[in-house]
Amino acid sequence: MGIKRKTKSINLLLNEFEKRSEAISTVTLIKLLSTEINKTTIYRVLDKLEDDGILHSFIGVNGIKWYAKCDGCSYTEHKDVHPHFECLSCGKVDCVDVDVSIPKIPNREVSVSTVLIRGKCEECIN
Amino acid sequence: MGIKRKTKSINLLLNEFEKRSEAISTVTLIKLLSTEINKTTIYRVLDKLEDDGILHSFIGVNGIKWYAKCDGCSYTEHKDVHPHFECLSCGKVDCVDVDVSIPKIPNREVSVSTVLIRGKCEECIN
DNA sequence: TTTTTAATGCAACAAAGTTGCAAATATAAC
DNA sequence: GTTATATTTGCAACTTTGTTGCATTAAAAA
Repeated sequence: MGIKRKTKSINLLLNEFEKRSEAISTVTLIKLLSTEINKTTIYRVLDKLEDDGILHSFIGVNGIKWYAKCDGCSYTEHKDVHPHFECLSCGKVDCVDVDVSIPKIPNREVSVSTVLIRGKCEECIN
Repeated sequence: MGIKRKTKSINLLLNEFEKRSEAISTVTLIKLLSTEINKTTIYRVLDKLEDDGILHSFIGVNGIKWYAKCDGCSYTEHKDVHPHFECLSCGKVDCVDVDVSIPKIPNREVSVSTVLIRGKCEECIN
């Protein structure tokens, strides 16, 4: 269990995820909140929120970390197995609720797989 | 067309990819070759080799860049659409030749997708 | 051999993320 | 409400990955 006390930093961060349904990158969160929270704290709180199954993270195309709200995860079980979609036009990233089945690979044991899809989102498609 | 002259740096780098079939991270290449090639040159050569369709790159779990030999790509057409497999035990990363079909997503236009699978490789499965 | 232009090395920089430690502040105990 | 305890925070300094500008070196063309 990561978080033990409800602090201002935690509330501010959670609030950002309440405001929108999309994923948010650490870089964006630091830009948004740097006047109110130190970046070290931002990294630490995000880490704990992920531990607690409140957020999940993934690496974007350019290697930076993104976080999004978990839906139905807990401290013991992470079931964020959905792909993420990164819009090449507006940069928006979100979770997509489709099933991508990873085929059996001979002589290998698969435990996790991450799928990052890129293209145009609803708003940018026209 | 990226590369225009055959130099020592290019040969040394290509040689590393000839030696093994696995993917190699930039970090590893810098460690391996830093006595012979400057890291700036390593980054620049890798970039050009990718442009020319000789290598392809992808981002690993921890956000660092990996390169692997392309099979059948050219300057004009990159067909490296296979997933990559990262072994959680030994850290080895390679290309896997399986087809992962990304389902149609309503109101979105998919252009590229990257699949990173993690688990245990052939050698580490026991 | 000379000329042209690509490729390299170096140093300095930039961005993302981490660490150690002292100070602050939630919560539990009284 | 106060005090004690332990978590959380901020700060500064650092690490790691990757980039930029520019002068120098070295392929390959003339």
